[in-house]
Amino acid sequence: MAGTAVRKSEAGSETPADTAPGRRERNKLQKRQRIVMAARELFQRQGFADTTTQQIAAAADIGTGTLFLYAKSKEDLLVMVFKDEMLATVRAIYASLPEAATPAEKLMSVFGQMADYHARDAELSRVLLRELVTPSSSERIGEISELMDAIFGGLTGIVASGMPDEGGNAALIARSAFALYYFQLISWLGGAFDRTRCMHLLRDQLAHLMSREASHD
Amino acid sequence: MAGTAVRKSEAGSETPADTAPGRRERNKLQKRQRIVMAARELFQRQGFADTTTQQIAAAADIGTGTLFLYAKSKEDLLVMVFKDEMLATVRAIYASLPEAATPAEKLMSVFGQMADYHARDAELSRVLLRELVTPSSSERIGEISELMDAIFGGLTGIVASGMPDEGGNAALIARSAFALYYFQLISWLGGAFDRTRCMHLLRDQLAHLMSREASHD
DNA sequence: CATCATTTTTGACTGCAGTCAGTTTATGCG
DNA sequence: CGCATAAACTGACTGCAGTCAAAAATGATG
Repeated sequence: MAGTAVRKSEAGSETPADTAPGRRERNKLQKRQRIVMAARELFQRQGFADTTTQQIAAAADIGTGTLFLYAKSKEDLLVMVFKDEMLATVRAIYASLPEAATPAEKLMSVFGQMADYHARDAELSRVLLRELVTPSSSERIGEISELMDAIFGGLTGIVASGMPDEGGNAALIARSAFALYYFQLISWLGGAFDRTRCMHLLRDQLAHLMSREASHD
Repeated sequence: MAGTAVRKSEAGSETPADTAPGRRERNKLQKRQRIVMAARELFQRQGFADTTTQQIAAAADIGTGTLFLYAKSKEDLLVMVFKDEMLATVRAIYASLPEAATPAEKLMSVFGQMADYHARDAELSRVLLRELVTPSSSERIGEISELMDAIFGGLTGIVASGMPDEGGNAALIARSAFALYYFQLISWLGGAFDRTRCMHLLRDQLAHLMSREASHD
């Protein structure tokens, strides 16, 4: 085991100052950071299935028991690792949308970029998707909701921009649009169809969904 | 795989009894039946998590190794158990639809009854849903496709009945309708909202999806 | 500093899904 | 039959996620 030793190395010349947020809490944050970094590194390099929790614990320089104080399960670790990144990605996608475009085009742009993100690592995305579908730890439901809210918020804005007068059901349509995307994502990652096929289906479905609003004006 | 089937010649004059499908094959079927029955019994009585593969093997009166010759994984067993039942349920639902009803009403009837089915055992449905989303064994993809095709076929018929002239995108709309149902099912089983809320959302989404066809007449 | 209380860490341990080398059973053929 | 070969079966075994009783670290008090 390479994990032994070097535990209390930074004990020398301990700076007793700046304990404002409480030393305990700070250490906890550092440890969480270390865990997340170690998990990300290993998951990306070896894949989810081929990474053991022992490896992650060793890389984070903690015992296996400690690891499970910070994450409820191995899947939980994956959510910890990618939730923030996905949130940032989603926000970046929304921030860089083309101004002059129909709502349907904007939606396709958003979903296309999200698919790009998932295409980077299909295995991790598949496991992540499984967790989003049926969260194993109830504590993750909150985090997942946060992500969903961010996505829905952006989508609702896009949908509403195409129907200036009656924005009452913009949220409903946005939810529908996301449901259609989600189902195609599942079809693709689950192996039913390839990515191109799914994106084409999605485009057609969105066109139909939005057509009533478009022909409204 | 079963590709080596029916190599036994019925011209042989050995066993006097009916050896039409081959004794080996028959035994195999019996064994598969026993496994499925044992698994169903235990899953329903104890739940998925609290049932061990050892218990299932013992109940089916076979060794643990044999069990995994018939199912690739514990989740696989669940699909084996419930696929046929779900297929039959879906067909029964389609067979008993009210004649005089709008397509939207028919859709809600179908999805409502499907939800009833899942409501019977939420834990098993959740695991099953996870397998439908990302099948762990690629061999199940075919079985799942069969189920999906049955569902899509019925939905397409319902949708097409509401738009007599242009049935070209009935399949597309049916797929959209199912995607909306699927997403609400996930929201419900995943713990985001309760069942009533999800079914209401679904009704509104379907109303919007079908409204263009309805106002067509 | 000594003592105690509380929080945090730990790694040996448990239980289970899934495997595999070895065994048994079925089938083909002279 | 008897032998050979292939298929089916088996349960002891492996590896890993997750647990828990004990230990270490931290902090508080006099």
